[in-house]
Amino acid sequence: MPRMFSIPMSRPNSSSASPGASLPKAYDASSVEDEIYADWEASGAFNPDELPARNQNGDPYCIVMPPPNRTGTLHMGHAAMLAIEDLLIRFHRMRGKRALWIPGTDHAAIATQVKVEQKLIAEGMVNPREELGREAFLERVVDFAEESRTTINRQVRKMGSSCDWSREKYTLDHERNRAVNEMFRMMYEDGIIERGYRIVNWDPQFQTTLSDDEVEYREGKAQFVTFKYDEAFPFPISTTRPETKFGDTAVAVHPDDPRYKPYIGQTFEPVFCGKKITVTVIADAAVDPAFGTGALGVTPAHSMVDADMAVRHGLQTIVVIGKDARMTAEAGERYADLTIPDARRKILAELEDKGLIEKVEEIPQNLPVAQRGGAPVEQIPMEQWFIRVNKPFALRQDTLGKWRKGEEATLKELMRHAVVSGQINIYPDRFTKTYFHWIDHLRDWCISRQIWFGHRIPVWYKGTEMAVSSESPGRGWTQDPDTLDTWFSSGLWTFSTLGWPERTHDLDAFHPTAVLETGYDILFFWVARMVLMTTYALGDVPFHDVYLHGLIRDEEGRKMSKSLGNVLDPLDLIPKYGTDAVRLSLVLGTSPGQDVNLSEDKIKGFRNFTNKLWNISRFILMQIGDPSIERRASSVAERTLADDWILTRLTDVIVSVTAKLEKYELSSAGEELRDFTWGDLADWYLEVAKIEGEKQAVLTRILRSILKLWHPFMPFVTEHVWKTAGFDRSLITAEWPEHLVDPRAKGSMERGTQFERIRLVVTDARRLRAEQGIEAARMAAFSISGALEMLDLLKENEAVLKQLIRASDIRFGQEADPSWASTVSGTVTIALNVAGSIDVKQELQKAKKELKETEGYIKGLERQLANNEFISKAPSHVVEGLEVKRQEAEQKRAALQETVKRLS
RNA sequence: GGACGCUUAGCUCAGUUGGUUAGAGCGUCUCGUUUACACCGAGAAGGUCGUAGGUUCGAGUCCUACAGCGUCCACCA
Repeated sequence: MPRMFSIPMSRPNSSSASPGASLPKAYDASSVEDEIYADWEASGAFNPDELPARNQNGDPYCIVMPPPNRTGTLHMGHAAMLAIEDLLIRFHRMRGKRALWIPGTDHAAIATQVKVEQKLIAEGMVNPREELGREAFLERVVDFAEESRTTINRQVRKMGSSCDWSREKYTLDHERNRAVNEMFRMMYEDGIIERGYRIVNWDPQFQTTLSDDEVEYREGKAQFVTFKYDEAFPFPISTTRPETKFGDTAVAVHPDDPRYKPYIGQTFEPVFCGKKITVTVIADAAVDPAFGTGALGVTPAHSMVDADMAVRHGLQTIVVIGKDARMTAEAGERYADLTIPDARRKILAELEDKGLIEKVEEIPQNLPVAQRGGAPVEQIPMEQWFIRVNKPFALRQDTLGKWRKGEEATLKELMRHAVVSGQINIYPDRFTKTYFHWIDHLRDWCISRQIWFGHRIPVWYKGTEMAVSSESPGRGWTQDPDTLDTWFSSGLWTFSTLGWPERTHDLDAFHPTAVLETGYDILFFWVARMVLMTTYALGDVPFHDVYLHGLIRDEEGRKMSKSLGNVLDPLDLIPKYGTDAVRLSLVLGTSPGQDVNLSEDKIKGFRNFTNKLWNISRFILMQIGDPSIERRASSVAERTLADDWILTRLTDVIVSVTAKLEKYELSSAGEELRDFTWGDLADWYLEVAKIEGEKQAVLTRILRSILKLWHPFMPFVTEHVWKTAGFDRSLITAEWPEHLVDPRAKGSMERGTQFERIRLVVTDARRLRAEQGIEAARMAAFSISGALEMLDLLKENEAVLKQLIRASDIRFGQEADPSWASTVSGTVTIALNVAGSIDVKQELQKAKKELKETEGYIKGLERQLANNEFISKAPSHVVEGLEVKRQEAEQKRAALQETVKRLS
């Protein structure tokens, strides 16, 4: 056989016996993972400044880790995030990029404060904030956050994350605080941060404002009451919130509604439950005449919709619900201080008594509740800080290649353009639409919070004076007591972690970052806000790609929750199945933006694969580790058909997997690798290798390549094998095998195809055996007849063929004995000696049936090939492909006809 | 109310620009311990691709309508 090209030999380090021989049969992940991680970390591979020269000269590649909240521990969603980001980082590091993955944690303001409060209450305090005071309380929160950080970082390490710990950041550390203050100052100076008295979402439970995104809607039922303010009022109105009616300053009707036309413009002063109110009847097109009575009481203080109407019609605003979710003095003496439910009950009773209620219906309603805590959210006007998204401001620098420094734009325009222009690509693409939709509906962002844990608003007051500064401007100044929405500091994350507002080396090198990988559930909260902050402050995008993974659910697709008891914890699973298996289960069989149904069985399956790879490696190491074999192989460097086949396949897999990883087709890449490793390599090539022997050169090459290809997916087992084998350096910084893709040696591919044909014969022969009940242990006699070319090929590879089909003897070119069982395989007929136990009738029936199917198939192909429209319109390769299929089918038909003739 | 997604084998899901007998893993069934692996191997069964139309030489793939499930947004007071 011709020698295609030589393969460099790799020698194991140790000159002693095979490194594979002493390895345990089953891979024990937990006994090696921690040590491997420590070695990586110590080697400097996580730090771009300590990478090999090849990487130092490469292009920068940076991912900033979405900082887990310091609220306790990590969950499967974090595990998925880490698995995917580590995969990307390792892939690009191996490809020679200057790879940097920055770890960090998020103070998570309200979430963390609430967690600590709950903890203190559980420990016996009644009102921890009151009892401890701001400073002492904050100390407790800081302690808790510090503990969380330790736990989280340990878990991040457990996942095998190759992030640069020397660059670890915290959203609330000193440097990040500087960035936050600087950003606040800039935006304030540009007039896009401003203080204003507006309706905000108020969480009465935690006594703080919320952004629109922190309000959820819970489905429920509401009492829809149709009533009159008092006897004298000319017509009834409808509401689900009677207690807010003290704050009504208008009644709105549709301009074209004939029922109310006469009243438009009139002002009434009804006495509503003891409180005189003043309402003017206004016409507004926003009113649906078909809903309720077609007239609604306008409460500008407690409804954003009504507030908009109030602006249009110049209405007065009267606050009747206070921060404590109780009625204010504006509700009149009898109602002031009542809770909302109490007030509502009392009003309904009073209206009922007076006969003012026309009807009460139950209607479905979505109740606004706080995302955290679940308390009903009240809309109350207050003095707060806002980021104005629709206000034009003069840009501080050239921006996004569209605006010049000094030109005006709004934040919304910047956010939109970053994605419209393709400077940011979102995977999967459909979320692009969601993103635009969100931006188009975006309102000013309320950024001040009345909680204690967070970045203090850098604003100081003295009398009526106000100053924006991180430090006190002097004696007599007091700082704004509020803190900033946690997403304000998160929005700066890609560049604050790189040193901004300093113009650092890292910022120059690594920004914009390569990709932002996170769950789709925080597209608005976070991703969009990063785009806002970055385009504003740097005039550039924060990242080029956004990869959104799905939410991790249980095997029935339900959300994981403690109350359902269906929570899978990475920290339980890792000791049980190994980190690599957990990682694979979060990457393979998933698709971006699509929720992942995870089960322990799925992880078990990947644990099995980890073990399979381990044993493949063990087998190969045993082969290549034997010095005597190596000597023989050096002198006989010829390649068999199987060698050409597996090397061709390997080349294809390298090219394809690389392309897929570049396109973020992570799952597909992994599945292709698995099929190659388990299917082609283990089930076929290694079996052939056992028969043909003397393969250490090819085996070494394959092992090195698949370890590299698998490394980003399953870093631990691959690194462990790599080191056990004594291969050079460490796998984490090894070169990605793309350099192995040499120009395909001519003939190599055809020889690979020839092996495929042998493989088909083997499969068909095995099926024949199984159908006839000839168990594998029994050697059996075969005869193979048919196309000469194929017979020659099979004859040349008789030894392999015999082993694979467990044949005691194969007679070539002889027509099948009528007493033997037979099957048609491509262009040959395989017959098997079943020692006379053949059921001729049944065999004949089977052959006839198959013949009929084949004839039907051919007929279909012929019809298609006779179709002029098909011939003229279909591309030639499709037509040619069909032609080939027809020829093959015709050969099969001939063989089947032969069989039928023989049997009848 | 609006938008988006999903609907393919018993289960979980792939299926790239439409190309001709529809794939994987798990599960099921049969056989098997041949020293890499029983966390394994060999083989098998199993699908009118949600429904109805349409475009096309050709549709799981494109278009329209409908149905079921899910998610996000809006918030008719």
